[in-house]
Amino acid sequence: MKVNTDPPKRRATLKDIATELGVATATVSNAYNRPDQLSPALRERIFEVAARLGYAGPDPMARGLRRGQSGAIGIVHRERLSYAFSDPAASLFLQGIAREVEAGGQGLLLVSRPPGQEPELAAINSAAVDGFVVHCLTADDPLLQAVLRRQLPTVLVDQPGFDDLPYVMIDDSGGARAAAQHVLDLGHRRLGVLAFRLTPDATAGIADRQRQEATTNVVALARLRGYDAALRAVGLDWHEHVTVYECLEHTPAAGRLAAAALLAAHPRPTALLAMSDQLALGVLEYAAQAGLAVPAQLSVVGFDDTPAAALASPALTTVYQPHVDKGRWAGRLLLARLRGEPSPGAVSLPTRLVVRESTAAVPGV
Amino acid sequence: MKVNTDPPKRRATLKDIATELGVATATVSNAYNRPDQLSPALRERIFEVAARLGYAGPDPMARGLRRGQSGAIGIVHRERLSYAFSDPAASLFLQGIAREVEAGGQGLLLVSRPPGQEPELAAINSAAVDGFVVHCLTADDPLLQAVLRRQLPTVLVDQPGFDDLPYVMIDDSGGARAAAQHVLDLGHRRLGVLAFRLTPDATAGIADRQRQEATTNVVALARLRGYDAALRAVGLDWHEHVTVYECLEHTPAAGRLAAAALLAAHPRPTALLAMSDQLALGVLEYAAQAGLAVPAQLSVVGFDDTPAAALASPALTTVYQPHVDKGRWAGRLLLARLRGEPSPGAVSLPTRLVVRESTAAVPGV
DNA sequence: CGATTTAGCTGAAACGATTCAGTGCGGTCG
DNA sequence: CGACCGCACTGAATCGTTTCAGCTAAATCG
Repeated sequence: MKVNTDPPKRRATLKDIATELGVATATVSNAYNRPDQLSPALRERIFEVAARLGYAGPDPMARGLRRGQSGAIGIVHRERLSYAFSDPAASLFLQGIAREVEAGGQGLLLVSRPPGQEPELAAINSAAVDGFVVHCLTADDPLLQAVLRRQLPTVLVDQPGFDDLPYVMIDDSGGARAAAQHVLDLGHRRLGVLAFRLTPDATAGIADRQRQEATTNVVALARLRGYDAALRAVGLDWHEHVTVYECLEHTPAAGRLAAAALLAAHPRPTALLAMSDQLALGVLEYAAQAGLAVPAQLSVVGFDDTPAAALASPALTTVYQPHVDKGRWAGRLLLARLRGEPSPGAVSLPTRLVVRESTAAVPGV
Repeated sequence: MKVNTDPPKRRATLKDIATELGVATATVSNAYNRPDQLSPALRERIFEVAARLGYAGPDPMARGLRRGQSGAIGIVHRERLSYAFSDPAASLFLQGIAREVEAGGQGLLLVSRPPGQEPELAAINSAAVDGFVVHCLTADDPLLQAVLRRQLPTVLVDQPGFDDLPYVMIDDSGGARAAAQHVLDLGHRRLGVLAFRLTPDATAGIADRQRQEATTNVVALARLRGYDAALRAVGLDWHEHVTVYECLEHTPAAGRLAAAALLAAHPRPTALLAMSDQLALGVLEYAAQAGLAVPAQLSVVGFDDTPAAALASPALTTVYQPHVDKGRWAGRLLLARLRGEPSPGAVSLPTRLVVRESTAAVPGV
């Protein structure tokens, strides 16, 4: 199929077609947008000329400007762009959003976070979208601030209400509590926690009491509280029994580092609770390499229940969270706002402990 | 941080700020785009008023219209939108693109393929992007046609030159040949192939000679040729020794179906060559459930070398292809075009057979 | 000191479409 | 037969920016 080559200079516009046919641009526009407003015959001729001139339909930008909408929804998160495809949990979440969004024919714009000074400004301010789904972890995150400034319909993820925006969350503290309770039930008393960054300006390492209390990351906070609740339930003091290591990245590599640090302590923790499977997998890697048998000598619990958790050896005990559903709800909430339909202002989804092979009774109990 | 609430009606524009300050809109525009064109003092005042009015910077759409660019690149592929996040090979590929694109601060627009009549038209024509990366499998694909009509810089993936567009491919036939040769070397003589759809209008099932010859899917074709080359090399006739099953989907479920059909034949194939790991994993599932020992009774070879291949049991013998690099090159080629920099017109990446545990000598040889 | 440059700002024309209030006009209704 | 209606189409305003060719006044030069 030849696509046309006649006017090598400028791209054809509505007006070109209009003048070519001696009709008004409004009519040509109608041919594309309101077929019922003109005679089928003329419409046919318009398309014919359009094809001949290599006109691919109304320019998205011009149409968007005039109509005030763009047909895409924006996804904003703290991590690098490629993280969307490399992190299993993020992928599942996005898959959920995609499912909802594709039905409406909207596109999904992943906004990037270039390394510059004010990264958020550039990319977020210039994203041509009808609304945002924001995944970030503190209310004062500049990313979130930039999104709010756009004053577009927005859905928050993993972060409770702010500026009365709708949001989707999971039962972080419940899941964490279940995880901790599980290892406590197995007799463990010295615990290590592999935590996310507790504040935006985190550095990797053991987080002391003061640091823990400074936590602004709402997800990390909820999970720490959940773990703590389980300790309290059996009358144990948090700071006496658990050490927290703050991880910067969200990868097995970071998990290995954390494991090394946590397991170097005396007395050594007998159970490690990770805030993500990626971190927990790193623990498994470290244990294997350090000759520590899991679960005989060390119990490990993850969070997320990503596919890799079940495939790991030993299979990882972890906390399931409905990533895909979380994405679907985020998509649904946003689409509902865009369409002006009523929708819940908040959705909270359950978590569930999945016991596999990486946890066992503490030796000698 | 309060974001402003004064004018609940309309969103502030450049002009609002301009009149508020008694300056020209051009000056306000310059404040954002050409800081050197006005005094720092005035610039400061402009930002101040902007903040007060809740102005988040120039409207992306208007700016895009005027400037003729949008700051995003579009990804088009044949599958559903969510496939980008659910298929491991696709994810890796997109991860590669993302890596390249994020550095430039561009966004990534995944264009969806709504279920309607002329799906491509709607979404592709209205995507506000500066260029496209297209992953499709036949030159006459309406998707590709629609993209071409847009006359934007475009990079093709897995599909060789068309309309002299730059493209990125892998050595499909070489990889396939290596896979087939591997099982032939092991003594296998009855082979089954789990192929992608050979033409757009495919139906699942055994593909007879005529159907095979009708193949328009360039990737499938190259791989079939590669398998064939290995057969020829040892003097075997293709149609006599191999059965091809055409799979519609790209999932383990489809692989199970295909395995069931191929293994029902008499004499039964002793080796199955799948065009993707997802399909091969389906074969493994089927074999396990049917009580067929792999590799003792059946050898299986995949394609892609996705992470799951190494984790499967038995670990899957497969053909490695550099998904991430493929994505990076696609991104690089497109960005180069957008910037008017010189770049290769075509990139072809190598494949490599990875022998694991799912292949073994044919019983009795 | 007059001529020339420069900084800082203005006015208005695009950019490519959509939309809304008409305008003729052939046909229908009572 | 006149009033009325709906069809098919037109004109012009508008969406929010960017950009380019000035323009003015102050600064610089010889």
